[in-house]
Amino acid sequence: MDVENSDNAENSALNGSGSRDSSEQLNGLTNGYTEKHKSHKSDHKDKHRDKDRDKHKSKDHKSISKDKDRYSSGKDKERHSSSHKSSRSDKDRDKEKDRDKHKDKEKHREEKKSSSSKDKDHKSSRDKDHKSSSKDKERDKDKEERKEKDKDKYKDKHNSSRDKYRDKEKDRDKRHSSGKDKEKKEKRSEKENSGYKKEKVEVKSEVDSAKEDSLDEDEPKLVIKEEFQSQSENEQNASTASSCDYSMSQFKDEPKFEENSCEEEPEENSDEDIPLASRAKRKIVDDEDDDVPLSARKKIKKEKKVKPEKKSKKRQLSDDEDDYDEKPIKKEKKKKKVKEEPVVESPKKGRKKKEEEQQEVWKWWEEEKKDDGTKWTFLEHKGPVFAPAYERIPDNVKFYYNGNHMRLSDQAEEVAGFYAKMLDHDYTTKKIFNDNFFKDWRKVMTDKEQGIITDLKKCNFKQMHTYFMDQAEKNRNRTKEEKQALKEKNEAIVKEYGFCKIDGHTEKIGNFKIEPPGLFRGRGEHPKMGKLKRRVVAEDIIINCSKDAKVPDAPKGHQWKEVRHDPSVTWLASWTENVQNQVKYVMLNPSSKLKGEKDWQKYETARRLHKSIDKIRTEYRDDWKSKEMRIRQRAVALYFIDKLALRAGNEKDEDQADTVGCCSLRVEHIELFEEKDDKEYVVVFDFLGKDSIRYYNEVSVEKRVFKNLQLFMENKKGGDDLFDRLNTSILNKHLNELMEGLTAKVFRTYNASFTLQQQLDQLTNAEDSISEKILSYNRANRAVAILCNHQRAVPKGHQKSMEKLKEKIDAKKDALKDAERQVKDAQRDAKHGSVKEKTVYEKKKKMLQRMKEQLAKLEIQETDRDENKTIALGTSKLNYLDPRISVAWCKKYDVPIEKIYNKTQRDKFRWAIDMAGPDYRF
DNA sequence: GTCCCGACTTGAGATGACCTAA
DNA sequence: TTAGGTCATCTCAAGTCGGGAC
Repeated sequence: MDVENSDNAENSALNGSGSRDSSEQLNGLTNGYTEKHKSHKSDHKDKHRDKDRDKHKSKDHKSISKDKDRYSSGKDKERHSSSHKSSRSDKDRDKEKDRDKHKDKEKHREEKKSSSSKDKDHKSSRDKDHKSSSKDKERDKDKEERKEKDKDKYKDKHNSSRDKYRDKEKDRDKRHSSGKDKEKKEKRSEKENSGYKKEKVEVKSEVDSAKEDSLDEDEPKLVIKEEFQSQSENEQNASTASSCDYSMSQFKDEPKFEENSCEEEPEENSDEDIPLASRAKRKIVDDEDDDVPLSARKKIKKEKKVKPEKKSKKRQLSDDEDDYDEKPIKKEKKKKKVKEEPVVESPKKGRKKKEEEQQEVWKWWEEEKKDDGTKWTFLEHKGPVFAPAYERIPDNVKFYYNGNHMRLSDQAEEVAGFYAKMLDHDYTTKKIFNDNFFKDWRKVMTDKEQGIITDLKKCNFKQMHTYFMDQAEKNRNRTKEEKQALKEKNEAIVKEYGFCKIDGHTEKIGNFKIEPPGLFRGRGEHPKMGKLKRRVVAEDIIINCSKDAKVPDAPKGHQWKEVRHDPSVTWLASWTENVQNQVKYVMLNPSSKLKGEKDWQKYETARRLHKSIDKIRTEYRDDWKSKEMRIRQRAVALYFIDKLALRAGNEKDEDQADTVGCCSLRVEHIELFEEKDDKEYVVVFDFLGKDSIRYYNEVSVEKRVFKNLQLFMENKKGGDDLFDRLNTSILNKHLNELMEGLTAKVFRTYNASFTLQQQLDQLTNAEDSISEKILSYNRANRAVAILCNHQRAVPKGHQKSMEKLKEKIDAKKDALKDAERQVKDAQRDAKHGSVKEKTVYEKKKKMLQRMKEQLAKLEIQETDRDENKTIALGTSKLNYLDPRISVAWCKKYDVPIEKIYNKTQRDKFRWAIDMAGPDYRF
């Protein structure tokens, strides 16, 4: 089977299920591709956003689309047998991509050059954008151009992978519709088939000139009025664009979209259906000014906020179990790599095993739960461990300023050391990082040093850097004895500080070590990257323990900031870090009762959602036709959260990286295409999500969603909120009304776990070998990781290791051919030969069989590794997948649990391993 | 209703222990 | 025995969400 066919087979496997299932979910995601992104948010956000996009393409654009094509494999066996061939084709594709990448880089460099001068002049934030329409236009134009270029590049690279999902997407969307809609859709499709083009023209005109909406007959007529003047409008009379109030008219017999109607239509609940922002503004600015988008409110909030220097407190088993736990952690690494041979136990392993056995197992899940809000009754611990005091570097390691040696003061040297250590890191090439570092570094300098060191460019940290690298190298090359001594020392620390006593049990603490001082490594284009994270001392620490516990001793000569006895929280110690003013906590290990219980509860909530999901989906689909704009927005946002597993998207402060989630999407983050690559009603998402990881996806949505989006975008600028009448708290409040405990986050958990269940059902073949089953599991896991957009950078040396593996496979194939010849000869000899010759024949046959198995394993390994190169499986495995699904799967298909979960993971999911049987269903 | 903040979960990257092949 | 590679573990940034003050 060639690659193409294989992919098709996989696709069809995905589409094989019934109503709206995980396959649909997956298809929605895999339709496009997402891309890792290290963004820039600098002076001019918009420009940088564009630049970043370029950057992605050139720097990080990986073969994730290929992975997406593959992850959903229906029949792995076929793939295994053809993996060799496939990987060749893949390599070719990779080569092509590399060539493209190179071109992109060149292009990007040019673009960057031309835009850099402009960037300097643009210190404006989003708020400023509203004020300057001309700048806006200029920027938008600029952006559009670049966007177009970007798109083309993406298109070139990823069309093939997207194409494969195009059909599936259509199918899914059809299936996504509830029965009623389906019928209508079918009827409509008949019409559409006859006059598709015409229909599309009509759609456009509906929006532009308030013509009749031919969508559905039962849809209320929507009148969009300019009921209010948006803030931007108020601020810029020059601009012709105006934000509108999209209040709804009464239902009429014929559904209609009326836009920009001049007619003022009094609404009974007009206040309900006003952008949230406007309500705030009305109160604060002008009682008469009725409707302002949320963004306006945000602006007011920001203006109101007097931010002293920095003050962005941001939001801010069964019986098998014991057997499973017998395998020491490290030994599993290799086992995970599809290794089936029994592992011979080393003495070290034996020791570890003993240790594991000694570990207390608290079966808290068999106890009755407390519901009084208290997390514990008794809590005792030894307090956190502080970072070691600073030790000066040797005198022969010199720092130079402007070519002259300078002996720095202790503090200045320590901070200089933080920078020197990072000299070969990307961070030090970033202006914001350097500026922040230099500013904070100067703060710790003596007056004299401040007088001399005035320019970072004149600082020479090279000797310091070399010194630190040498130290690191030395540490790596420690002798066995040194390593052992260090290990014992660390173990002693863990023994003393790494455990706490809680309600009669000893539990592991997660992070008992206080974060050492250093330079803040904000991700993406964090405006505070490079700032000094100062050393935390006892005087910063709040200790939490029970009243009847022994209060931990503060380090000699120090005292705790506070000792608290608060059983309503789970933390043992906390402090406020100085860079973002966020509270940091010392908490328990994931294997603890407190964490496990929460985890269990999380999956139970997701399972409850499974029971209500049909109702919820029907409801939000109905809400797409609501006469209230706020409800429509809520419904469309919920659809995205459900279908695409988007995060909720809280608002963020200006002093954080500019990333968004569903509710905080801006108009500039989506593009609408009535038709794109043979798909109808395509929404292209392109934004930076959590950790500044890029989310790019081309999704075909239902027509009504598409129409609503057009409506939401009407008369808005790129920087305006797409859902201007929605925020996470409104959404979650609504969700909680639909189901107790339901929040946006639950959809991610639900869809991830449901997808895993579905994929495992589809991909697992009871007859497969363990290796093949594990590959199937990884593929199911991978499907979820793609759904959740969990990406990683391609591991260093991935290509090299793939090449090596390839060589191994080739060598094995040659050996196999040779062995086959030998078997043939031996067979011929055995036919008329003696017993001895027959034995030889049997031996050779066995050897051949073994070699075939080895080859298969290698090929599976190759496939698995390559498919995984840009996808991080860990996050979904640890946070989104109900572990009971995996446990049940292992039990059902006789796969040892340690092939799926390593020791740490088994500890974390002990409750699941204990309680789930082979028949557990999510 | 808004804003702010505390408490917690989620997430990618860095580090280093350990395994395997040479 | 060692170099190289893999993966578990650690680290800490960055999210979500609920609740309280105003």
